[in-house]
Amino acid sequence: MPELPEVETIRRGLESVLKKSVVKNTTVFCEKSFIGDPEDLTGRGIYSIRRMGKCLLFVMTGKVTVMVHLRMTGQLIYRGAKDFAGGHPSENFVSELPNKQTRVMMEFEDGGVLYFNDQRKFGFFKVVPTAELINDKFLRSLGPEPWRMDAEEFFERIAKRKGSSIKAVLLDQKVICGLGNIYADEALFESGIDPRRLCGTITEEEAEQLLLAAREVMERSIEAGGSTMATYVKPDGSRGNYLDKFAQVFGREGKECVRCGGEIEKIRVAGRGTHFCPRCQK
DNA sequence: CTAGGATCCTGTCAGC
DNA sequence: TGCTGACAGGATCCTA
Repeated sequence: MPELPEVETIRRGLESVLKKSVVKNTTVFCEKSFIGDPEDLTGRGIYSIRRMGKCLLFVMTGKVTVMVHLRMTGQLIYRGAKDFAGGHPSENFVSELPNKQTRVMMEFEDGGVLYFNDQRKFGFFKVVPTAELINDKFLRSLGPEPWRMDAEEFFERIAKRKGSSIKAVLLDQKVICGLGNIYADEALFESGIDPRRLCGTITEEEAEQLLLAAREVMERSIEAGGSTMATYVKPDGSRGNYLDKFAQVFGREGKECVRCGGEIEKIRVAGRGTHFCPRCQK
């Protein structure tokens, strides 16, 4: 679930509360969720927190880095002098921790605690020697972020996948990294392109519009702070979802298109739920 | 090489 | 109420 804007929001949030924190103890509640030896982290301090695509990197002293991928349902929740939570929005943000969905718990010398919650167990923590990060298969395979390439390169990259739907290709992190199911739908709406269109039919001009739209929707989301806890629980205690304010098409099936007033439809493209306006997107 | 579908896992929700 | 199937903000593996 968390896509680039959410992961970047988490990166910024955790960096402000976690920088220089020294690990006291790491508890692994679910073996599948932690690759490597948790003992390797004890006594190490967090040097910096970086992001590549949707992957977070906790660069630690002692030449060790923790790779964190939240996949669909991962959340990182910090409780300490200042609290912070981000990732898949849920009650976990405000509930007692650890709980049934807590897979990893990192306790720090200063008393702060970082919880990794993940309902579906697709996400993971992975301990990697920092020097070996450049060899990581997943990180190496990542394509450029939308800001790191021009329209020409984007067009060439999608043109290579002429038989695939544009939606499928936007979700392929090897082609362009950072977009997930929400921002793919939003970017396609923004640029007026039907998600089912095969890449071979996308013109150079359309590719440029799409790239600009991808940047725009993600920038807008990062500026608003992703779908973080701050906006999730309103002051009156009610549940607010940032997505409701942000999304023009995602999750709006059956509702009016904000542009033409027509009806937003939900179909299946590339095996994923896909939201679009049949009148605005050609 | 490509493209599509199944798969990992738990929880929730719609429909009967 | 209880059951069943569909589906979920991701990515990989398998097949053709």
